[in-house]
Amino acid sequence: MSTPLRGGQAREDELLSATLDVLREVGYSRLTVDGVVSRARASKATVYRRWPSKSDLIVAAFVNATRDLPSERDTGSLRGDLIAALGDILHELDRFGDVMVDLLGELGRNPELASTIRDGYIAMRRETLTAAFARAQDRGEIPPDVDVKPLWELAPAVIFFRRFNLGEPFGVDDVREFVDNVVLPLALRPSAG
Amino acid sequence: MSTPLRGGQAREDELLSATLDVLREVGYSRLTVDGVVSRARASKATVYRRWPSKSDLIVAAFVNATRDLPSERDTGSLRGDLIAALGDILHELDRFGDVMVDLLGELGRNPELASTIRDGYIAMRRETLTAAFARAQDRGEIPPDVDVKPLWELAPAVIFFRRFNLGEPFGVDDVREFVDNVVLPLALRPSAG
Amino acid sequence: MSTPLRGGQAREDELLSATLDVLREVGYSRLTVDGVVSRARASKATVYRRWPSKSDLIVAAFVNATRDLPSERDTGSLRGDLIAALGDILHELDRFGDVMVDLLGELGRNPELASTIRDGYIAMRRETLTAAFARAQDRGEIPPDVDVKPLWELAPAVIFFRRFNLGEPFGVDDVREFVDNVVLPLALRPSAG
Amino acid sequence: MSTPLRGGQAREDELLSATLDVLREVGYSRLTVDGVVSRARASKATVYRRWPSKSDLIVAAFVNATRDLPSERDTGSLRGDLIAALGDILHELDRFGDVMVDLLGELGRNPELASTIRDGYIAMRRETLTAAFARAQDRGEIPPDVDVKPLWELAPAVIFFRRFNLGEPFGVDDVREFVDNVVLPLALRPSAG
DNA sequence: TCATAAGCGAGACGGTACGTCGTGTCTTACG
DNA sequence: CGTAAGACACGACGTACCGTCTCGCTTATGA
Repeated sequence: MSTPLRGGQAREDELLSATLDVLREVGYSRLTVDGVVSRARASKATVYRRWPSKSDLIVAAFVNATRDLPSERDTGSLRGDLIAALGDILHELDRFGDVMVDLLGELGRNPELASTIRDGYIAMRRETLTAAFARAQDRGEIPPDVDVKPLWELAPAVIFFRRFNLGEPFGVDDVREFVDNVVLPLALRPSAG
Repeated sequence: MSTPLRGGQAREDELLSATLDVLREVGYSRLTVDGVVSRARASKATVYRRWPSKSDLIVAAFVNATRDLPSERDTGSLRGDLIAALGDILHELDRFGDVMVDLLGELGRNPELASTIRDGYIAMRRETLTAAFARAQDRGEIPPDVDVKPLWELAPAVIFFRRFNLGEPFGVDDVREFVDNVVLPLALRPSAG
Repeated sequence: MSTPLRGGQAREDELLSATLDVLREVGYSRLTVDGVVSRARASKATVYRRWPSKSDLIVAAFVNATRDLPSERDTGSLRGDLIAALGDILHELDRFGDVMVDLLGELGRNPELASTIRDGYIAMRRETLTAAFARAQDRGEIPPDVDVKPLWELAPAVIFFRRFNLGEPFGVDDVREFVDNVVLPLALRPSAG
Repeated sequence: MSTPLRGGQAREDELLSATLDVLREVGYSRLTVDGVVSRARASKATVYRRWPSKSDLIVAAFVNATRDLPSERDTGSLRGDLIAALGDILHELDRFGDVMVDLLGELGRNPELASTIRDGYIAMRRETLTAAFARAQDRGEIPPDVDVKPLWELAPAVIFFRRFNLGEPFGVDDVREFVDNVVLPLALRPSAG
């Protein structure tokens, strides 16, 4: 496979892709810029011209990889929407979970990085989920007096917690069960609070 | 098992305490072994004799600090127990949250570390919370047909998610609100699933 | 053989010169690589990239310093040549004697180092002295049947012995006396052995 | 072989003997006190109670080993005395040469050590040789107007120089040749200076 | 017969230097 | 001009050694 476009955007993608590869192979803490550079047959200057630090590079690789993910799923029912959106999240955690959890520690120390991640990937996922709740309320599926705002984060929080804090698998069946036993009962109950 | 380190145990505590101090002052990534060593007026050999690497040292400091935390709170009501236990967690996150979230990334790559953390701190917190639910069910506060097993993780997961993924504060008021609007309704609802 | 270290050659000289400075200031055993590095405003990697160990660095500094020393002295007489050459040696011992005597112990354990020193500095000094004897014999100053081969080492051996084994000073006057009373009588005596 | 006398002088000899063993095995620079201690199944305190530093220990080992060496050889002729005494030196260099040459570097930095070595081993050897010249002059073997003072060091200096500076062997035949071609001609020549 | 002390083995300790490795900056030469 | 190659300053890591220290154990006496 030749590389007809070495400069510009194509090179950038190669670099980020190499970064992601290394990231998945050795993990965040054992990734070195030299390792990325040598895998991409690049020069350190080429990397540092684009991203001022190692963590910027890693973030860029993450952002680049999560930029074009499936969003807006309208299946017609809240349950369908939730299961679809949470299934997407599950799939993304399979691919990027280890990177995400490594980045998490950085977020507290690097506000700029935090904004990037939170305004990017996380906001996107929140949007998808809150939109599903909003549509359900518009459709009358959810009582109008139920406060749907805090509901979107329940499933993501538990998925993340189970997977990374507890180290237990959390699959599509678990998603379905959680939606049916926790999220929907809270969304549909007659009187809130 | 004899104790050749009889006087050494005290030194160990000093070292871990110094580690924790430095950890809180400069954060996980900026902590240096030299910094710990100089604060404890110790020698690097003294540290490396006990913990083979910097991350082992940090883990030990974390484990040591979370070993003797308040547990078993019996306030007489599920609501009181939950709020007390979650308040403890909030307080622990204030003190060790940054370390915990940094450690999280390591868990996936270091199974031994994962066991240590999960069988230690996390299991302890789960115990406290599941015991609260069990007592409530024994008392008849919760209907006997409700499956309380998955309930304990809801609040910790959301606390963790809010604080580290979303970067939003989560205080005692939020705990109370979450318990009242999410946990208790799920625990007390007449018919489960 | 290309020279990827083109600018590096100058750096190399700076490093060796700094090494020699430190060597003369604090002595062989108290020299530290960090000391050299900090004096040269260099990095340890810069030193270790070139010389794999501290002793290699010191040897290189010594070899570099003794590479371009005055040689070929032709004063017209054997006595003059000898006094000039031995005076050079005296001067070199003043500058590098401590390093040389420290190196001496290493020579027995490090054959490569031994070759370097012996084929370098020592061979150079032997050349100068044996050439002086050869010229004297060519001029007829020394009887043709005298074996001049073993004569060159007499004065250096005694100078070295006096200075380092006995710890007594050995100056230009002593050189003159030694040449007049020992070397020249042996060289000029009518019948050898 | 049992160790009936563990304390006192016997232990001291064991320690010095272990030191000498290690010294001959790994050389001065690679000798460690821990190595000596572990070979002698001793404790560091036991060593440091007797000798305040590593170099003191090594010097003591050397001094202990060279304490009882053959001295005063009176063969009846200067030639015989010289060859006998120089043969002793050759033998001692075979056994302790590497240690001596390593110590040489220390002498310049450690005046106390220098006195010990110079007033001990070296003075002893000088005594033996100058005594041989004195006896020869008393016997009339050497003309009374010859200054024998500087003659004693010629052979030791050359032996040392050849062996350590040049790295060439110097055996009994070389001693004989040197005595016959250099020392005796200088001692016996009719008019000095 | 016992206790009190002195020497000992074992090895932890503070300190210092070593040699390695990673980051981010910079220079050189090539295309 | 952007790039590959890689030298460079900085600084942390983990190791090794020195000389000091503390701990029990053993032995060798003195009561």
